Amino acid sequence: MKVRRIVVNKAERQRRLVRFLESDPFLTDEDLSQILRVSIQTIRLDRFELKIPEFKERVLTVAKNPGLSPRTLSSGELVGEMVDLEVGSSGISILTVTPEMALSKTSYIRGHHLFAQANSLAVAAIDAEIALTGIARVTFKRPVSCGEKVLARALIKLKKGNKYMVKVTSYVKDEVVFVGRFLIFAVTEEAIPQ
Amino acid sequence: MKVRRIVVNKAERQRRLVRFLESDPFLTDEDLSQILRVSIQTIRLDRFELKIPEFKERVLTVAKNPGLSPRTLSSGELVGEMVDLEVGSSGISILTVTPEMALSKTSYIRGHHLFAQANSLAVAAIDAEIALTGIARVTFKRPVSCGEKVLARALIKLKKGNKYMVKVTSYVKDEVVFVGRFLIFAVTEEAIPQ
DNA sequence: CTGTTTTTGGTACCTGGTACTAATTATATT
DNA sequence: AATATAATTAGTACCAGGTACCAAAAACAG
Repeated sequence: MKVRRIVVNKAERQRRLVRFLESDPFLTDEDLSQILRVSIQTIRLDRFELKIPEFKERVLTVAKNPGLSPRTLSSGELVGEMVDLEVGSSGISILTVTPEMALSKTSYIRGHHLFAQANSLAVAAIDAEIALTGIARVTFKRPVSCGEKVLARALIKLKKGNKYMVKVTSYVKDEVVFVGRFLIFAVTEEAIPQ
Repeated sequence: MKVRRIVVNKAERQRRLVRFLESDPFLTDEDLSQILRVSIQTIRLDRFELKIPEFKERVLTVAKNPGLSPRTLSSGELVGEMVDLEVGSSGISILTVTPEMALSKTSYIRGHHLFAQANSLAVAAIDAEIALTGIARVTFKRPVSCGEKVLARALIKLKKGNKYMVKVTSYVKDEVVFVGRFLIFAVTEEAIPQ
């Protein structure tokens, strides 16, 4: 039997799954199914094949072995939690909406949190020491409420010299809540004053 | 009203409950109900009165504690300080740039802080209980550094039903650093689910 | 014996799973 | 093109450890 293309995809997906969980053990099967764009059943099959324990177990392990926790690529620079980053091409981050992000009169969060997540992800995806946003065009498709998890995907659409066009789409479950197009400039270290 | 015997028991039980959870946060309500010889409902009542979160939350807190919650954006309703507001027509706010808004490699602040100031000002300028941003088109004219004061001016350009077009221009001294156009929707209280 | 507090019981619902079966889709081989 | 096989998805029943709510029972004070 020859190696099938789908098998390659499966192995690659499983490698990615392991990477994601190593960098962030707090991802649920649902998060992973959204990140990897497969059904939740597939994630469970993968986890089973890879002998990766369930969410509760992972959290317990981290909680009971404080020294072990590798913690996320939470660079502090980023709004949200980076779960994947292929510098120069794409990135994914997850933002868990907390009550203090919301407007007092509703449970809806203020738009600039979604913007911040998308903008910082877009900037992080650029392969440059320093990147600054020049122009952005964003659309808030529907309000986001407390407790929801926002998954943002960034994709570099175009690179021209030091200019990048990055498109970010943010989802809650499978619903698009935000779309943004960012024109970002890479800045060389020498160009910075002082 | 005199102190009842049962009240004493209750207070004592709650003190013991706290002690047990302090020494072992991984006790479930069922464990506690067996330790303290009361029903599980009583334990839940006690936890509620003592504002002690549930098992899952406790485990998550312990697991995530190593260096978390870096606080990204101000938690107030408005980003920046409102210095003038004519509801329904215009507004001005001032944002003093602090070092934690900056990228580590430069003194430049990340664009989403300017966006947040402009967006929250635009929303505040609308004469409505609740307003949500629909579309925004923003331009970052030049980077802003630590220590600078950003003055944002919002002007309602157009009102059509519940839709508003607000233009925000932000300055450092007399220099324009940011321009944004926001399409904002006023929402009536009844339209919000729950 | 009555009124109030405290405790208990029960239901419906939630998340993040396990365990299992069956159907569907994709791909490879004949 | 038909078929075998791998991979994926869908669906069900069940579990722990809860939340939220309501009603009933028990404990106790006056």
